[in-house]
Amino acid sequence: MPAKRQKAGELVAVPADGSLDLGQTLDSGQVFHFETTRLGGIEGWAGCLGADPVFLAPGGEGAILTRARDVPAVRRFFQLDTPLAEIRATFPAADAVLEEAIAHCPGLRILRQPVWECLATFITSSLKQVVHIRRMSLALRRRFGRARRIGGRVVHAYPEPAALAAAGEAALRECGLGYRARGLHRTAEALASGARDLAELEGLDDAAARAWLMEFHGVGEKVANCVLLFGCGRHGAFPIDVWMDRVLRERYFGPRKRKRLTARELQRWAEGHFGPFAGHAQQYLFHFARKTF
DNA sequence: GCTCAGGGTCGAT
DNA sequence: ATCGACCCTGAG
Repeated sequence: MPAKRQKAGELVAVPADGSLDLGQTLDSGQVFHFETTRLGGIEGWAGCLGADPVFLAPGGEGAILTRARDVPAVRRFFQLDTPLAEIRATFPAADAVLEEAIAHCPGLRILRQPVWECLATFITSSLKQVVHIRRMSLALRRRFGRARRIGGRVVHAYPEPAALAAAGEAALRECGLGYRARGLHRTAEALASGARDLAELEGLDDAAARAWLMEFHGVGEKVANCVLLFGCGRHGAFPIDVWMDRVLRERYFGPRKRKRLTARELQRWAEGHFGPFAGHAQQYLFHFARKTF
């Protein structure tokens, strides 16, 4: 069945379980393609889900006010069918650090983004601050993405692989990517040519999917885990970046163990300790670390 | 102007 | 396993 579609002009309230904090979620370093804007006097965010322009605003009691052609796609984006209580119930019972982190951002959710956008963006994320990643995304979208209109404002969809492949590495560099341009261009080419297909991910378990992603140039373990978590709905994926490395070592281990633990051991420990929804725990801790360190 | 580091990855020891 | 190079940008 095709998704139910409505007139693009309507503003629809989508109820969300718990108290979703839209702004916090869109600004949590998972997604980099939304800009704050006003629509009909309402403060919110404009961007695209795939090719479709959407407007998003807080609707009270955790609901989302949205204008979108495909409202179910908005529900999928915020993973509203994954109940928050169920996720929290899987967390380790006596973890004061995690509890403290959740208290800092109880409205934070894990998104499920279009896989390609997520993969492309995290390839550009290496050694970059969130503000820089946002800027690269904007430059790429403005130059190579399709222009769409929502509420009198123009937004640019994330460019398709074919568009970036055709653009060439040098043009990507002009968007401020630096050495990341090579990885992004080669990945775009592999997908545009049909040599590789992101749909293959669906048939793989987490470990195999991670290995498959790491065959792209510019994708290591951390980026692969980000794609699994933020783009594939793989809730157990646990990306460890410099922030996570710091917060885990400092809050979960004594000074001696902290120094001896290898990155690999830390990764294993985290996946086991936080369980099947480890990725969600990761996002609370990441946000917590960014705010408090 | 200069240094420094920022959601890492890759290739070489 | 560990180590330096890698592009670019804003903050100090």
